[in-house]
Amino acid sequence: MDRRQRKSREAILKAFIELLSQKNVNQITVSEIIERADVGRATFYAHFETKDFLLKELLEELFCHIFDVSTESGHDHKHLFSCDSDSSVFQHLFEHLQKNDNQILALLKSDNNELFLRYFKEGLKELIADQIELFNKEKASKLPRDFFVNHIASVFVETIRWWIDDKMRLTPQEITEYFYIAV
Amino acid sequence: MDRRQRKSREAILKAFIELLSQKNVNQITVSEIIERADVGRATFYAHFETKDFLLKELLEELFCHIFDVSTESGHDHKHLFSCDSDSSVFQHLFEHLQKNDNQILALLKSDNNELFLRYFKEGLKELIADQIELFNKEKASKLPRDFFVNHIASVFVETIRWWIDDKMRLTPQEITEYFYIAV
DNA sequence: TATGTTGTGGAACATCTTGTTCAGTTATTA
DNA sequence: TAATAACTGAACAAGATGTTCCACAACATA
Repeated sequence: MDRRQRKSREAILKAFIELLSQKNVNQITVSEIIERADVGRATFYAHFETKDFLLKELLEELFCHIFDVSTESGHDHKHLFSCDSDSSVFQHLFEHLQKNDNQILALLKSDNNELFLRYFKEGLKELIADQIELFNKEKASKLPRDFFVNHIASVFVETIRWWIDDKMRLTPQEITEYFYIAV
Repeated sequence: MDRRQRKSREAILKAFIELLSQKNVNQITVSEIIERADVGRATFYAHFETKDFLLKELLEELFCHIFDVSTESGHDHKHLFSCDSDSSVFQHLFEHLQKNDNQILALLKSDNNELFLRYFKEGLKELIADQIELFNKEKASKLPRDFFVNHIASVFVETIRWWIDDKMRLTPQEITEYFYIAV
């Protein structure tokens, strides 16, 4: 990809992320985005058909990155989900969030958190579906697989929400424990 | 309230509900609403400051009604939440939803379901907070009250979501059982 | 270095949406 | 019947959207 293209694209995405962490997505105008990104109007529309497409691509890029990290080397897939392991994916994700090395924490704290949590949940479901046998077997046997996967993903996402609403006072380890008790 | 005022207000709310069940809230214009409601533009703005206020009032009206119904006469408050009772509030709510005697089902099936589920959850939390001792005591003892209330409300709301996504194939009784197993 | 291609910036534009205003009409109330 | 309140319809300014055009800068290739 042309360097100019890459620069414009990233400037737009960056500006959009900043705006998303400040105000509701509906109140963000294209004019604001291009002003902050310091990019021409025509350039914006050369990259993104509409604001909705911009959002969609942002979500994909952001969560693609997260899920890559959560399953990255050093952690063995099978290992990741074991509930008593110090390094379950879930704790890993809480830690990742706390460090805020991606910009996602700001977005989850914003008015738009719904948007990101929803998307995040969908990604999670895929991860969980492969590893479901590592969770509470009694529950699993009484519930449709589909329901149970949805349940686990929901509880995780809602735990994140609660954690953030509570100003992230708990450590990743503590909140992970709560998650495993609740789920 | 003047009959004319009441008629206009209800025509607007009705039109808005219909549109909400068809398309995303962001794509609904005031012009569409007033056309469908058959009401003048000035009338709309005499009733609602902006579209956002309209949405807010709609949510309040809708859920106020639901929570009234869910705690209505014939059901004793203490009784409502007992998990093995045939008439727990939760089953009651599932039944209510299935009958669709309020328009809420269409809204929960629409693109805007997030909106309504979120609002619903907040209302639920207040209900649950008073009755928390009726749930799994072991979990309750290990978790902050606040976390546990949020957890129950979340699981209920996400169970509704799953049920609806699954075309409501299960009976209210069955889905209520799943809910109690999961929570 | 010269050449053709591609992306960018900026302005101008038509179109749509919003929220306000106003004058004329209809319904309610006393 | 008279006064009051709400409604209609149209017109309006302000702002947002998405497109088009052109001059210019950055890139790739020879």
